[in-house]
Amino acid sequence: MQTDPLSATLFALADPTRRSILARLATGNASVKALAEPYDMSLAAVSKHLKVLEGVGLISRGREAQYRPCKLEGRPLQAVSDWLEDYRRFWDRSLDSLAEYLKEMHRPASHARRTTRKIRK
Amino acid sequence: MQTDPLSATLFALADPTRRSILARLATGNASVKALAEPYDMSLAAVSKHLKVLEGVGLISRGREAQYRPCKLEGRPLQAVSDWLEDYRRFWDRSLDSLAEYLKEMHRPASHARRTTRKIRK
DNA sequence: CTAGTTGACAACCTGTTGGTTGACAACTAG
DNA sequence: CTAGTTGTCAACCAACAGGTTGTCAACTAG
Repeated sequence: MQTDPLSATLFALADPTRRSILARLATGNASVKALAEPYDMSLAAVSKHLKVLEGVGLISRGREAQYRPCKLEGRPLQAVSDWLEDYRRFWDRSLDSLAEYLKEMHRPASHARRTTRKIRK
Repeated sequence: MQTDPLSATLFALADPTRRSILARLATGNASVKALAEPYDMSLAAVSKHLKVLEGVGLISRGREAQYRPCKLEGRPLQAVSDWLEDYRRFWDRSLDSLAEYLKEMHRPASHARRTTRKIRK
């Protein structure tokens, strides 16, 4: 496993099963058994995936009787989002021109664009 | 290597050397030799990393004499950004609690805040 | 032509992933 | 207490990632 948190987070997200688990958890907490149900895979395999996700802080776990409910923790995703921000100009049409880019760069706050919502339409 | 493009892109990004290469290319195109220079690693190893990046479309390559200049292509990053967007509410302070999120949803239309981004589907 | 530079490719090696199975711990329900 | 449910852990395995070295091709420069 990678040592730096961003690499570890991206690695955890690179597996479609793990992303699918996160998508499920986005709709609410769930037990390991419930999470494993959709997959053609042993419970132990899902348990390993959850361990990876927990290791990078993408989920946290509680205790309830014999259940270990999983909860989505989005904070590591913010680091990914922040990293991506620096490359937005390489695909975002609305930041296409150099002029606009430079205008952006001269804003006082370094994270001025962090809350820039998606310009979709 | 994963089959779906998003997994492959995230996988490519999970390696710190490859992200470092992208950072370098964000400042301008470069030859393989130039890209390899900062690393304590053979040219062949860097060439492999570039192949991974090219495979997911994060870079493109040209021909100039005996050089194969690399160019950053940001478009695959947009897919990552789009995927992340669905999870923003799990870390963004302005969309902190689900309760607040739902409260947002129940406001009369006339009070709908402009910051209600990305509630699609 | 010859020599040097750039870069890809194949073979190889080692550590890691992602899956398996089996044993077992913790807790609940009869 | 006993049986069932939930989940972890360790051992094992095949496939792959990321590095190496050596060979070779393409092109430039003397």
